[in-house]
Amino acid sequence: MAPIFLGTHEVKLDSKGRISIPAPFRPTLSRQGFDGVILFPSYKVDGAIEGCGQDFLNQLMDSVNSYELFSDAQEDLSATIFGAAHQLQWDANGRIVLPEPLIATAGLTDKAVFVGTGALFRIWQPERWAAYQSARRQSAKENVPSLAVKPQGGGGGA
Amino acid sequence: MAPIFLGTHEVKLDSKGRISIPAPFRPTLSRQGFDGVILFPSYKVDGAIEGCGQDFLNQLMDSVNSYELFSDAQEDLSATIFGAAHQLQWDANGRIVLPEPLIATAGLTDKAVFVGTGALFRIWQPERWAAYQSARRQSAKENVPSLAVKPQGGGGGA
DNA sequence: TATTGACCCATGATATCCCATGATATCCCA
DNA sequence: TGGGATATCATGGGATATCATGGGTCAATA
Repeated sequence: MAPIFLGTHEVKLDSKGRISIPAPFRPTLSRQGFDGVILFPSYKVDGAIEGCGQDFLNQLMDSVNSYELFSDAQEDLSATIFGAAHQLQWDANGRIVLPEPLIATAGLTDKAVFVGTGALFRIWQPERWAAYQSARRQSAKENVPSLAVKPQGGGGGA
Repeated sequence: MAPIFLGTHEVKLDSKGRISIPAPFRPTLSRQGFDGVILFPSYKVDGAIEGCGQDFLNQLMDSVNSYELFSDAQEDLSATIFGAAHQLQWDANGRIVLPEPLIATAGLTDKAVFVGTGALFRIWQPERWAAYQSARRQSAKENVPSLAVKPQGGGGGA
């Protein structure tokens, strides 16, 4: 089953740089091998942290390897993602300490929003997320008319 | 078998923010893997909550994944839908607690109407539903295109 | 020695679970 | 076909577990 991250969860970033991984996300992550997350600056959007579990990282590896070895694209991805990624294990209370570089890229101060995006999730500074969300919603309405779910030919797989 | 939601059911939203999932809907949802629903603000009509089961969500995932990884379209969809979606498991009495953001988008106070729309269902604030319904009925009268039901060769459905 | 991160415990808020009740719909039997 | 018994369902409220969060201690590190 594909891991799915859904919903938005606002949490606090305390004085020690710790944040709670939202409880609903934790089982999904644990199931992928270890009680922790992989975080890296978002490749796609500026000012957000991308998060995932082991599975997505592996998928990303494959994806990257499918680019020509030593191509610019591969170079970009590797440097951006793998170079700046952090593997963080949460403590008994489900918290991690967010590395300073990540706090900086997201511009976090005392609050953060976890946003599920299906296969992965993002961590945002709350106002940035609000702005980004409304922009995207607008864009989706205009550019993605066929959000239609394709009727499935085959039988009803789960 | 395609999951089908039919009919309208009015239920109460109690002081704890709980509502009963109409009993007729529950078997359809359970059959899809887990005893709960997935809810998100409707992208089609304003002011309503859209609901579905695991099957529809999976189709949506596939639909989104069919776009290129990190493409704009994929971005719009995942940010818009998954970020605002909630996966909610019902309790022993078939109730869920409705998250505040959803209550707000639907403008719910103490009552809500579940309306089956086939593959999914909607949750409305009663007056809004009434207004929407009459508008729709009007529209249907004016454009009575091919509401025709195709005659089926095969045997009897339910 | 100053700083950082891992671990532990305490606490208030929240969500979850459990049980009770009244209403409605269904069924059974005369 | 009517009436009563029964099951299902929607709803209310209280007890309990989970979660998010704050703060302390200790060890490793620079």
